[in-house]
Amino acid sequence: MKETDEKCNCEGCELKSLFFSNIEAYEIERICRIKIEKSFKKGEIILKEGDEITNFIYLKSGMVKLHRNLSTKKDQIINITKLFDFISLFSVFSETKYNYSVSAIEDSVTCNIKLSEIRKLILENGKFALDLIQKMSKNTDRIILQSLELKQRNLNGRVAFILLYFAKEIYNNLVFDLPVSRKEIGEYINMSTENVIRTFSEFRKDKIINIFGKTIEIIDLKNLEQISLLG
Amino acid sequence: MKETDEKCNCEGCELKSLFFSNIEAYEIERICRIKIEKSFKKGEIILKEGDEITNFIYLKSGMVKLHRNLSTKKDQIINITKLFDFISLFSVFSETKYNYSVSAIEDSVTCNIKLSEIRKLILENGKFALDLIQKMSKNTDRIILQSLELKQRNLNGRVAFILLYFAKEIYNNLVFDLPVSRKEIGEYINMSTENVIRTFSEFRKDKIINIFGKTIEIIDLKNLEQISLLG
DNA sequence: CGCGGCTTTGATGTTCATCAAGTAAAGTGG
DNA sequence: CCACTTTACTTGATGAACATCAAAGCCGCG
Repeated sequence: MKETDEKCNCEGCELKSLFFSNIEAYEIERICRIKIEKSFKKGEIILKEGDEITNFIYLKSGMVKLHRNLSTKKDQIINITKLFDFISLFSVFSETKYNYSVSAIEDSVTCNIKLSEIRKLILENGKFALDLIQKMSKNTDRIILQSLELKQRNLNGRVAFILLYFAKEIYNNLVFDLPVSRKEIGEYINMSTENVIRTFSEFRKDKIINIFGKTIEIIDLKNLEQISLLG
Repeated sequence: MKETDEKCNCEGCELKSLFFSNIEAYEIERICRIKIEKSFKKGEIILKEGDEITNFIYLKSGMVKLHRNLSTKKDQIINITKLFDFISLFSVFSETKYNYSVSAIEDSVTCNIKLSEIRKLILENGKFALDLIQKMSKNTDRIILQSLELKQRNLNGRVAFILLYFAKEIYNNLVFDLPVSRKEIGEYINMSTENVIRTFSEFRKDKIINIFGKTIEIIDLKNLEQISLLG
């Protein structure tokens, strides 16, 4: 992890319009001085279960996974998310310690602002508060709904669902590199690594997808969508 | 459903300290005039998937289930929750229509406030906004964590977990009446009705619980907790 | 270049859903 | 209040879905 703490550069930040659309210039100045940007290499842990919650964190670039430790061998992945989605999803305003970890699955940059400052902004700036509620709401919504969708599906359906999630929501492309291992996909959609691989292989035999290592190409989108719906 | 729209009685409402702790007296007056209380009999639908979201709703008394329709025969239960937990959990600030339904599983009373008024309060009253964020955060947290806990468990573990949830979180008692049918428990913890019953019977044979129809008595708490942990 | 983690396939066994069939309980209409 | 219907509950038997175990090839990395 590396801290990038140069001069104030929020004015040019691509997140400004999203996150700060309702903040006055002088407030941005203040935030800019106190915010800290941190860079993480692929694989690095951004925050760990049990860590004190002191900062409001959001993802400026890269991709991360939210996960929980189940045992020495097993992890449970809560969500895989990219650019513009907050990392500080839940817990932040209701707990004192994180009950999940966040790891970079691609080189990532986070912007960190002291929670006390965010609290101050909420207290002083109603538009900001409303904006924040909407954005956090949208994110927790997404996680809950995805979890509900996944758990009603069988193995084929779950694999199809998650491939479509990567293709449509994350990469906007029918060809993409899986950002995670087979094992991690299993931890995400709650099935064994072997069966993730087996299902991949079946889909390949059925000419639904092509597989080149981590690269996935969706050939028969209609079919995959059907499997996701019915499975 | 029956609307109770008498004189303003928010001053004496037991929710005041929870929900309105940071609202000035004159604001409570305003809310009181526009709020609508509704009563629902056990089994009645409070709101339905696809309904326009126009009100912020919270549960004044009773118990409800949040659920989604999967097919004509199958429902998926998202959460069973009681007094003081908001009904308007997610969606409210990020969607225009509900993507879940809420039904009363006991006679219930809700308090309904126009969303536009809640928005106004957020904009004008920072303390209220912060309070609201914390409360909503806590609720969505609980749902996500419970879902994660449930899905890592096998059948025995899931049944043990949910029995402990009812005993500890909902009723604060080792003896309680199940507020839902075996079928609904299955829809909640993602298993077939038959296996819910089978597991209940096993627990009874193993002298972990007693069953008298809907009434459950936890006899061997330690054992049940162990099953919930290991299962 | 060798070690450990990732990937792949096959074989085996367990867990669980589904089907079937019967009993009990709870509504419902005369 | 009683016959009737429906819904909830219960147990056993069967088979499908899935995890686990085993073994071997592969790749990246120190």
